[in-house]
Amino acid sequence: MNESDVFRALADPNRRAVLERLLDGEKNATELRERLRISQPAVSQHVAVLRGAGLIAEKKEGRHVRYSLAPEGLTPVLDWLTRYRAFWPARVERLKALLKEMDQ
Amino acid sequence: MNESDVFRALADPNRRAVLERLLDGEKNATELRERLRISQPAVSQHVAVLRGAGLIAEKKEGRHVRYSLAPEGLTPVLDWLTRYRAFWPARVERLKALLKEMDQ
DNA sequence: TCCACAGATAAGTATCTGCTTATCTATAAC
DNA sequence: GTTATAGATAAGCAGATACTTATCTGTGGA
Repeated sequence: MNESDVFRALADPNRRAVLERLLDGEKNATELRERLRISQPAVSQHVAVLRGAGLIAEKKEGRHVRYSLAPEGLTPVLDWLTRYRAFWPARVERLKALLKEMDQ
Repeated sequence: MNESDVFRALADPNRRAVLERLLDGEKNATELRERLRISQPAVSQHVAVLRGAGLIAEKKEGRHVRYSLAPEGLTPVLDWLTRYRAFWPARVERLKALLKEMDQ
């Protein structure tokens, strides 16, 4: 749940790919594995790291487990980034537009 | 300059401490080392990683080197985060206030 | 010219990471 | 029950990481 855990979790491309897949909804471990060229245990281990970092949540349904993005998981990153707001690039304009869009 | 480099660079607490120190302006390597309990070469190596990730810039002045935060360095993180905006927490409200404040 | 100092590089080492195969646990289907 | 399947765990290994001490490079000042 701390900054180091979250940044370390995000540093691995396969783990970011797992999060990416969860963007369009809940998935079980087998579905998460689809595009990744790693073994089932490797996926399971990555999922454990992501869960440990608070980035994903899981819900057991019989012998399946549904994984989903944890809404508060990115909080440490956002908090950290906020401290560096003076060094955000021109992209801030885009961000503003984004937030306006979210209002509607 | 890619996501992996940046997240990996940010995953280390000593490297985040270096960035933290740069928040209040340019520093040379010796100044960066002050609060850290690691050797001079270790600092130098961390600085190299941060530079490689595009997070800091350096400016040689005689035999000193002034390090500073690179304004565009966080772009990959902001871009990545943007894709997950639907999973940002209530903190978005804070962010909006922040941006409004930056307008003034 | 010579020395001091800022910082980088080299080399070595202990620990951490990400992966594998093999195995275990638990639920579902028959 | 027995068997198939989803997922976790164990153990082992190769490569990456973070650190150390020792050394090198280059600039500034005496």
